[in-house]
Amino acid sequence: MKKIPVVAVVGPTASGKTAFAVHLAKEHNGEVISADSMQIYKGMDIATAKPTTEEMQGMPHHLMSVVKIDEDFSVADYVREAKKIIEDIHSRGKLPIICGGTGLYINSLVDNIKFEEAIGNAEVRARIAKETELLGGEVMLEKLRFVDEETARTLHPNNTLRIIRALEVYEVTGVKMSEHRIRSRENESPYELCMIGLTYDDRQKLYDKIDRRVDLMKDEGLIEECLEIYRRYNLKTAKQAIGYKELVPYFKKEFYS
RNA sequence: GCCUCUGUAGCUCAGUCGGUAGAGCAGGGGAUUGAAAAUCCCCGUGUCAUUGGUUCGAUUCCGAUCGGAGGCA
Repeated sequence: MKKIPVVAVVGPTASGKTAFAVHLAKEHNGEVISADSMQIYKGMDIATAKPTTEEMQGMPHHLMSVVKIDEDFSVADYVREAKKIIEDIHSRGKLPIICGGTGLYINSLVDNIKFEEAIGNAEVRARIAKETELLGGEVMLEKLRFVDEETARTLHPNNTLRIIRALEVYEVTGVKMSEHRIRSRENESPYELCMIGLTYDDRQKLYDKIDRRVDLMKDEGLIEECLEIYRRYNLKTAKQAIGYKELVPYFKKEFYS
């Protein structure tokens, strides 16, 4: 099978990924696919530093602002959607350019990790989570050791999120997490990948740039955007974004004093 | 001008009834397959504002000086 050529642009915040991806798109007849767990959401524009229309310079951008802010979104969803888009771009004779800062999304996509359907169950998870609260991570990890020794070995008792997930997977599917991991890598990647990593030789310069970016965000209405989200939604995923979560204590003080 | 409070890690602050100090956040390193900007593990020597005094010993008590905040005129 002929592999699909794909470019991935990665790098730290404010390293110039967006501008570089747009440049590549123009030069090589490409379209950009965002790989960012927060830019995927609608309405979080300032804090996530979404590119403006000007910055996009007419180049198409996919998987940006496509999920409602109160919806859940996961790697599995990302990979499924991104695969479709890559195929579409390629079929139109153009070059797919993945650009973003969410490493897990990019790795899972380009390594062609297979995410099976119905591997989770919200009710089961909630029940196990409650049990964990009662019994503690130590006990739950011990339980996991019984059914999936290999996964248990890699987890610390305090990492209850992962312990719960591993127990949930086993209960719902009857198959160990470690087994799922092996299965997920069975298929070879259909992509011919060129990964470009941007770096900054002087970290301090990068930090200064980020500071300046945040000041700009404030002028553009960062606080107002965050306040809106803080007030209106009870969010699982979106509320974890940098910027939003840091401002929560500030809002609380404002409201209760 | 007088009075009060305050000056401790990059930031916000704890603490030492006198034996040279520790949390959170930030930062660094690492783990991580369905919440990943998340979750988790490891990493803390800093003239304890400056300067005199008391003391075996002061960041801790006392005085002065210099910053900062507030109050009264």
